[in-house]
Amino acid sequence: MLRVRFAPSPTGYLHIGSARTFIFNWLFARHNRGVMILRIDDTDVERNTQESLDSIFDGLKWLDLEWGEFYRQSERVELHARSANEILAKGLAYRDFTPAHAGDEEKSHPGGAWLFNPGMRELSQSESDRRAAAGEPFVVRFRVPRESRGEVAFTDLVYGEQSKATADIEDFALLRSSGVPTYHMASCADDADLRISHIIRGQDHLTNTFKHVLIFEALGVQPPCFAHLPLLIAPDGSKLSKRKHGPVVSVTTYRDAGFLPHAFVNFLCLLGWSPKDYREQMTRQELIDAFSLDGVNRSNATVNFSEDDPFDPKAVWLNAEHIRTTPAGDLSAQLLPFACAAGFRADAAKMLHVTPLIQERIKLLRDVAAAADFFFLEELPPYDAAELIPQKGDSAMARTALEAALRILAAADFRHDSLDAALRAGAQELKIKTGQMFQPIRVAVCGRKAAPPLFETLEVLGRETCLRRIERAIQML
RNA sequence: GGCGCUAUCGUCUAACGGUUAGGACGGAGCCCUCUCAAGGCUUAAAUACGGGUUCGAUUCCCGUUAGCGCUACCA
Repeated sequence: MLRVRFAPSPTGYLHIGSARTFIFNWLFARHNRGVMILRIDDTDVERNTQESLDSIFDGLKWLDLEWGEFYRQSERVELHARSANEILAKGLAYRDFTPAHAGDEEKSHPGGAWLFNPGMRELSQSESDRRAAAGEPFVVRFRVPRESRGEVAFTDLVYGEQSKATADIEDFALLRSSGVPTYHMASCADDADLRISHIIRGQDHLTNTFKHVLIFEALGVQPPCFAHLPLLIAPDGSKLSKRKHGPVVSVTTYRDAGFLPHAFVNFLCLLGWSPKDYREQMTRQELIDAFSLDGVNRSNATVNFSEDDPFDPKAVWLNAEHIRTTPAGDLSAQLLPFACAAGFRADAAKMLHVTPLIQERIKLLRDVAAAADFFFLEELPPYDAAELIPQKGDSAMARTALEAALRILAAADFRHDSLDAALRAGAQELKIKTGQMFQPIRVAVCGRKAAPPLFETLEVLGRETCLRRIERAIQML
């Protein structure tokens, strides 16, 4: 059975790069009918926060991504410690009594890698046991087998054959002097215990993998398959960080701006992966069907945001595409909270009427605030009366057009086709172009020139509101 | 510094030795049109550099450069 995991450490909000890692794991599991496991890597007690954990759950819930099994590393420390001691007992690791940070200067010394603290590797068993029994603090370090083998190798499902000389791998820690396992130890012990078949994670772990292979072997288990993902980076080439790049790296920012979860997932998938055909907008099922590790590429992908445009234009475009293809009823329900947040007196029935008129005019759900204000507001926001004057016309023309409109709308059947016919006839009567007739009316009822098509707008607004707004507009001229 | 990974339009990407180097976003222009959108059409825009291998390199190899990652008793 294929088993994959997503193992975030709860030390920050859910990052978009992490979300993408989850998605790729999830897609791989769904495609292959495997199990998706969520494991919280919370061994670093000091840096963990509840907010961060909440943010991870919130984000995944919003993205509508589910998992089959759930674990917390902090509840499994016994397993980790037992595994570390097993490796120690086999002689594949040793106690290092060097005080913390004592070797930092030597470690950063140029000329080569730091490999181990002098004297500690060769400590005799009895000496090591004696000092440990005496209560002297120590870390447990893996004894990288530099004498017995030249290199460590594995096949990465994305990056291909990988190998590294053991002479370039330092004796890394398994257990801290506090007895708490390190990330490497905890992660591998859990991956082995949970029988993870494929580890799909960020490329920042590619070089750690050599250490992990060593740990799996020391544990006597077959290492899982590995697939590393290219990283998501900022336009300046640096890695995405909240400190430097702000809210654009947080999943909740996209939710709050009105991205559709499916659209956002779709966007993230296209960063570092391609279905290798011309498809870009894809449904979730299409993504599942198309997903394969072969389609993952090897170079980092830039999330193209900027100061004046906080969202990648392609993400926005994809969102607009998904908005357009969402059934009006569904979209309306998603739009409603944004309309209410904008202070509109919106209800489900009204929203449903408005939705088709703005559906192909908004890119983000929050755009409903700017695109549909005049449908919900009792009073139109102030606008310039000059806007009422039509192309190649003057205020007199605006006035006659609006007065005619008042007359026509007072009597008209308030439905698209009737309004269309009546207003066109009105323009013909006044001997002005339809555009010259429609623009003053549009501005009068919407408060601006850029708006949805006129007749359906009038229909949704209703006779009373239209007449009242046109009367006011005439007074402004 | 050491080690590892990467390098195609501004951005996301396709082309698994032979293409006029394709698509998408964004940009520009045109069309459609009651405005705004949407849609349609057109257009500018890329193989980092230098060597090989080959009849032929975006593609394979080497070097250079650049970027990123790891180099913690963080994950």
